[in-house]
Amino acid sequence: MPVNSFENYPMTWRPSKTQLKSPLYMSIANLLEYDIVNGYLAPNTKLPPQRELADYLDINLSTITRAFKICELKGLIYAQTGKGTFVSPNFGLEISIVDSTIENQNYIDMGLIKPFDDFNLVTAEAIKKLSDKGCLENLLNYSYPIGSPYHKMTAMKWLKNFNLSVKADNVAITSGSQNSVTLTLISLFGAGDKIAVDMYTYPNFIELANMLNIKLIPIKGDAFGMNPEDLDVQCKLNSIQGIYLTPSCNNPSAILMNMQRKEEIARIIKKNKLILIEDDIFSFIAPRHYLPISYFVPEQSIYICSVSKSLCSGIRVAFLYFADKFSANIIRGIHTTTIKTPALNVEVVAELINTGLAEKIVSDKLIIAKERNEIYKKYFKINNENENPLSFYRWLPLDQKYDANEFEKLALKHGIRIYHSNRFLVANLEEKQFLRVSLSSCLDSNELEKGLKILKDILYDTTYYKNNNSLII
Amino acid sequence: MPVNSFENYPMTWRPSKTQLKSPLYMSIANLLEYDIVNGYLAPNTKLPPQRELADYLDINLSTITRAFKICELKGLIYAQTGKGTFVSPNFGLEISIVDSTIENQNYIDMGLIKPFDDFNLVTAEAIKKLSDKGCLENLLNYSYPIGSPYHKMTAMKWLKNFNLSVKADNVAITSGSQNSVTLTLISLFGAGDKIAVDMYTYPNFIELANMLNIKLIPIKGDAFGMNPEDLDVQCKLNSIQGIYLTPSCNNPSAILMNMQRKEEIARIIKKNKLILIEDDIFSFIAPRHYLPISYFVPEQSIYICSVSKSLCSGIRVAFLYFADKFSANIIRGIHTTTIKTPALNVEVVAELINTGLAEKIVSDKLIIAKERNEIYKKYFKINNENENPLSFYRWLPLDQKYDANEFEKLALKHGIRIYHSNRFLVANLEEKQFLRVSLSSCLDSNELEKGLKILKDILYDTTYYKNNNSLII
DNA sequence: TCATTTGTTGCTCAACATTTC
DNA sequence: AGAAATGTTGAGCAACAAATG
Repeated sequence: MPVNSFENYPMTWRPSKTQLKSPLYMSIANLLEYDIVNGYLAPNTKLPPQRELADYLDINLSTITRAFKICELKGLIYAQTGKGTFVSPNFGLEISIVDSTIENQNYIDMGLIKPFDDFNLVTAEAIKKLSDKGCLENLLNYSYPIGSPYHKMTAMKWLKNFNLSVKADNVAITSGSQNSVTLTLISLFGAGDKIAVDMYTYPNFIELANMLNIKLIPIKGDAFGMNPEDLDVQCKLNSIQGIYLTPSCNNPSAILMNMQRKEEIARIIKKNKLILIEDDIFSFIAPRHYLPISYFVPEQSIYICSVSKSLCSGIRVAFLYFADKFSANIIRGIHTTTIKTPALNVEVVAELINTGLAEKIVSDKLIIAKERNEIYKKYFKINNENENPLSFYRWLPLDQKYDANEFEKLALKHGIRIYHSNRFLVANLEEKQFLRVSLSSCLDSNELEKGLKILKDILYDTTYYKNNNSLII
Repeated sequence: MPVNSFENYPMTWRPSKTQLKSPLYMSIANLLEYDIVNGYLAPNTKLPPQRELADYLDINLSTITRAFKICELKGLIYAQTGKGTFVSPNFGLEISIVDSTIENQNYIDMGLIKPFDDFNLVTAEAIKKLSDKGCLENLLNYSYPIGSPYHKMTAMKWLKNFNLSVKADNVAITSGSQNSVTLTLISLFGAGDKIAVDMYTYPNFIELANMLNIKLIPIKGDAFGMNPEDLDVQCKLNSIQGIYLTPSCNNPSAILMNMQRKEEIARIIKKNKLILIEDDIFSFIAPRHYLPISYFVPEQSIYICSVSKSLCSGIRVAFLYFADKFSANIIRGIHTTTIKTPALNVEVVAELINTGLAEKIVSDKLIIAKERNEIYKKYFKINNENENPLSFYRWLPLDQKYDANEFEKLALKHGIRIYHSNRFLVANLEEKQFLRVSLSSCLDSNELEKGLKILKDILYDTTYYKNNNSLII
């Protein structure tokens, strides 16, 4: 029998005792998952303390712990010793950001980060030129699963632009950055492992970690990006195995990490023997002389440089640097996730890079990025001077607390798609709210201007939400 | 103190007590992994009973169980209640079968299954035609991550050839069959889950499962393929969640599962609520009227049809059918592993399929496959009448017991690459040994004939191995 | 500063199931 | 058929660690 009577005791979550089956821990985990997924438990709800639940259900404390652990690794809840256990902030939202609504788009897209798709014409041209050259049949077999000598050479050349000089033995061709991250996590991590990330993190990475039951440890940040002291502290507390960083232009905060901070972070990485996963998809909008973090910890790093944002998104090619000691595992991971990246696609990218077209695309994109940012600054000021001035999106602080879901819906109703910061939260330790405003997915500058105007009205013209009680919280 | 003295007691594995650190279970798992990976414990070695080890180390039985579980999920060992725990049979061999030795190839390849790469000329032609048509830029963006309407339609058309009629809502385009299996396992299974497989299974699947810590349960087979009774028995014992099958031409056993066996297996799948992963990469060499197993259990199936063997290996495209209830998870898995399959590549495949070139490639390949099999039959007879007569490889029973590693080395020394059945073993419950003899990777029929001659000599001319003491075991 | 609240972790225990003889 | 050997599983216990006030 329970020690206390819980009949009139308030509990935010009260699993039905009659529904409990053996095994108990599994049964509890399933009930909790059901209630979160179906919205009976709102994001950020504090769950009862484990001891209280154990007492209420008249079972051992560690049985609750085990049940909670299952849900935590799925990303449904997060727990903090001394504080309690909470429902994850982003579960109500469809976390992954994917373009499934291409048809009948009747809004201005400031949600997705499309990388100025007009430039795909240049890539299309390159394909045509290639196919006129002939010899395509040699690109259509199983040979060179991690990249032909020519393709690796091209990768090395491209990486050198971003100040990473590597040997051919440490380079592989992969199918874009998402595939790179997937194979890295599968190859070098296991379920239950922990990876440090920014408080606000790229949702596709969060979702991948959730699917693989890898626990993300959010690290506090400041104006310069991830805070090295907090990283060090969390490493001591948590036995963290890896760290995921996007230093050239953090997604979503747009912070460009300066060299001093990069070195500090590298020092902590070294000290704690972390595996660094450096996703440098925005390397091309960083200052030319900036060095990647991997430069400082080459022997414990995976560096990923996708061409999706810089050159062409749909071609699905990335270059991956791996430290010597990861070689066997990474090669096995490539083999296991994709067998190989189609050499046809790599050849297209190589054509762009080796003819100089790639440099041209990049410099032209930078000009447009600058223009779009000028437009943005006509409506909002840039919040943090450390943000990348050429970022394809901006990180707009909100003055009031909104219900994330309601806000996005309201914006869509008024013709703009935009993402609230909750989508990027690993755990809700941050009080501040933001919007990520994409500048690169609109058809043109006029549309962007129209969208920004609507956004400003929604934020500052009170008539927009006065009839919406649940919007502001 | 231990209850018994172990000083003079024989134990196949004796972890050093002084090296044990806390946590004990982790420490023990690491020691065991080290000794297996470094060859101190040979494949198939029987480990001491868990109770004995616990007694020896003076710790609790379940601590050993936990340590063993970690290694078992990595595929290093396998355990059987009542019998004992054994080192996995295939760990000494480089399990994944990958073409990394393309340079300086000075042997006849009867190892890999290359799908008659000369036909890549047809695909190359199709690419040229496509690029002349123009409009490629629309294939180079983030749109339609699971496949455009046209590409899905093409997928449905192709699947219909193999008697699977599906709705557009249940089809996705993926990046080849390995990618399909990866995303399926990530989306629908978790670490510790169990999947039933044939006793001899495609090594890439074994390796993937090992990396994801999914446990494979080998099911006994007979001349017709997987045995339904044993499947049912194992399901009852093991709480198995899924099953992986390649019924049109099992890899490596070449068995073509007949319709009766398919229906029996389907019945067991239904009864035990398994998720069926049907990898039908060889559907095009099955009889025209054969139905896939998924036809009988459409509501709990994932059906994968890659074009790598039928049309072109390096283009990396597969079509995937998923049951309604898996829809959200599978779409999320596609997004999480690759974002999307490059539409350029899908367009190439669609061009082949919709112009009729695909049918032509397939029928031409069947003719060559038949020829190659005729040649094979000049040297060896086909062992099992249920094997697919058009298989790209044959499954040759060995009369003697060889050391797998030594045999492959000897063959290579004499100019042929060939794979021993141990590479395909999940657990060594089978006494019989085989060779998988690829017929499709040689340059031409002459080379194949040369290779088969060498193989026959190695097997029956004793001078080939009389000086090799460790070859026969 | 210290006690209280709350989550974490590794190990032990006991009941159970299968295989073998 | 039944006993012994062997692996499996869920739950409980206790020491520990962080956050809070």
